[in-house]
Amino acid sequence: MLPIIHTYINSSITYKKESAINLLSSSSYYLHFSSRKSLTNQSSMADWALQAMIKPNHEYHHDHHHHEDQAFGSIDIKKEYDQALLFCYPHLFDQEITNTRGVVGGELDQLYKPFYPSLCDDNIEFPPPSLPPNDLQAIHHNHHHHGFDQEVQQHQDQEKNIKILCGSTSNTSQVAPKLKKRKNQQKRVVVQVTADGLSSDPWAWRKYGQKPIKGSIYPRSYYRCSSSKGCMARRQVEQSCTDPSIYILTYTADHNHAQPTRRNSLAGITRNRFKIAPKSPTISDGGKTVTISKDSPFHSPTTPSVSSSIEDEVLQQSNIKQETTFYNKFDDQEHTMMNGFNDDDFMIFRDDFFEDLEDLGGFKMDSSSYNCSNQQFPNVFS
DNA sequence: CGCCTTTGACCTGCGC
DNA sequence: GCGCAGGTCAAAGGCG
Repeated sequence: MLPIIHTYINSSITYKKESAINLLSSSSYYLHFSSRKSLTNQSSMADWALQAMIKPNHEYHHDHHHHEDQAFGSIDIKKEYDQALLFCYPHLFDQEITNTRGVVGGELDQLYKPFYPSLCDDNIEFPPPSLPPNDLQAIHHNHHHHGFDQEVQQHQDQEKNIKILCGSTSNTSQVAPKLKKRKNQQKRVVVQVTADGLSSDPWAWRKYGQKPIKGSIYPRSYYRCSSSKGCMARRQVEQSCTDPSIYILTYTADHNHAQPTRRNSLAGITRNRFKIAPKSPTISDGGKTVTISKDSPFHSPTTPSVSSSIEDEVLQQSNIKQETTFYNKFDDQEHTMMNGFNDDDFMIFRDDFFEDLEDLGGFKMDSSSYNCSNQQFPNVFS
């Protein structure tokens, strides 16, 4: 399972339902919310780019010790198992669990209230613009003088986006035609994962290109699905500019076949491995250390090809030495789609979610700063 | 032999 | 139309 939060481009977050359920039902994992200061070119004002990750508790405390000023909230997922998420998404669980809905409350109740239920289900309507009046008022209040109509319009746009997001993965038997759509019309899913999350991808991918990306010190790697000829599924892997331990995966197109149970081949996967870093697959970038552990609950022993190649890539990219000021701007207008998963596998966190997070951590965040923005990047690889 | 990565060349979308 | 940047192709060579 992916130890990740999928960052939905429209300042929202989605994550895979199964991930949440597995995490919730396993050992103690925390859903961490943190922010990173980033500087803009135009002013000295600091933006705060929101990050949300699911980490084991001990890992959180380790990181939190070194980056205390960046963390502003966390949720003990295990502890809140029978509360927040079950309350918000009862349809994810069985009827018995659903019946617990009426007994929860408290902060998390309030925290999650604005965005349930919001799954990509044709039978489920999104609350906005029919949010409870109190929530609409709260949003209105928190959104820095945005007008009510504008707010409603934002929710309507968001609802439309999400419905588009949910619309087209059902027909998996259809062989995708050669991409003729304009690129900005293709459905895309942007996922942020740790190194562990990279290795847990169950699909077989073959790398077919790598390009340096303007404004980023890290190259972008291009992968296509190698499980089936004719499968148009694509994946891009890019290291986050704000947090090198985070990898940004962009999925486009759909798989036209079932998820493979094993990799096709191991050939070529060990190329350059020992030339680059003849040591254990631990990535260190100055302060943070991310260890790809085979004991990790997210490590997939059935995915040697991808995990090995990804580890190589991680090691290679971690060796990049550069000191620069760079700019990375995510396109916050694109629709996103998580291919390879069922439509109803998603939970959607809308902007309301972040509004309430502010209350938890005492931070005031502008919705425009949720995305990655300019940042002075230290020379952490020297 | 089949599948892999690497990498320069080429293609394409898009803004000016 | 031009140029830039991102995306893809395909040849070369490595690995099991």
